[in-house]
Amino acid sequence: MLRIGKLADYAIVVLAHMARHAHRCVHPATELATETSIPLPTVQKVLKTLTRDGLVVSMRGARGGYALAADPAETSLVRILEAVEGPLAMTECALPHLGSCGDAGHCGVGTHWPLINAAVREALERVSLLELSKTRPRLPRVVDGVLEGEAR
Amino acid sequence: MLRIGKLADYAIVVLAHMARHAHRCVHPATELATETSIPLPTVQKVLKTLTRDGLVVSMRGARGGYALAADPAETSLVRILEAVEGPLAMTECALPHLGSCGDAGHCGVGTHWPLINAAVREALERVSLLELSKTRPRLPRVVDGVLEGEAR
DNA sequence: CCAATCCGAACCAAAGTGGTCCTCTTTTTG
DNA sequence: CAAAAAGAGGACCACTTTGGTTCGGATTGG
Repeated sequence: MLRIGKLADYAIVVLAHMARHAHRCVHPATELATETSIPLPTVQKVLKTLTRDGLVVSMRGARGGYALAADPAETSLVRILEAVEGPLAMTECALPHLGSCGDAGHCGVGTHWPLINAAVREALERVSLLELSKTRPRLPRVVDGVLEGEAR
Repeated sequence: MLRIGKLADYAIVVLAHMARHAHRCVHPATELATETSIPLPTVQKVLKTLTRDGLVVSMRGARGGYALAADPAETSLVRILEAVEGPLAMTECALPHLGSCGDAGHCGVGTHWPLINAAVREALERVSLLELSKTRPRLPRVVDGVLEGEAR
């Protein structure tokens, strides 16, 4: 359980990729698609939502593309996840819907969820995009005697 | 995001209810349904999965029912959640499927997921059923001058 | 003007979830 | 022993969510 969607995963992969190539600042979607082996339309979709949420900035027109909006060290994992999927909330009860749980006080739980959410959020907040981007790919290769850390 | 299913929520409500009435040790599903205001078939379903997972024990036949299998203080939230929904894993990558992420090492993330999972798991492990059961219902009522903490 | 890009929205198929129902077995009780 | 009271297991369906694609614009550089 607590599985996050693939889209969120893609978002992390793409963002990490961009963080690793900060020098080449602007990346067109096509490039990101080929370099991450994620189908282009999907990458486009993810990038659009990331743009709406301010995690990346976009430049339109020829030679346009996407660039990270902030320092990878300042971007937390929870920020990314909340951009793609909704806000962090384990039950509907936990969201500030006011109504929640029907009308009566049957639920009996509920009051503890905010605490649990806070704990989980804190755990996710401690991970930055920088750390995620530094992660070695799962099959590290050595090319020319140098650790190939960028998965081609 | 990270929303858990309603079934898991129901499970918590039911288990908390049972924990609060430990004296009356065996609860038929019908009783639990009326007392938690959850439709009977749903309660039955939840209890069946909880039984399969060993969180409650069942007694069949007339005067049968369900009882908690362990001390509420020893039952962690993550235990409950994993019983109803699958194992705790934020991406398919994180599960011990070996294959994962296709064949290549494109992913680039992945190695950090286990750490993240561990952090989240720890947060959920710190919450016991006992604590959940002690939670006040969200609209506490006073009946006959006594705090009605059992939501009828 | 043309080509390279992003934008927004609509759309669809597949999977997951919530919820119900039916049949069978087990156990108590009269 | 028979009937009633429970749980076990699984089939089933309606609904929502999710992953992924496609199309017709709007923008910008050369």
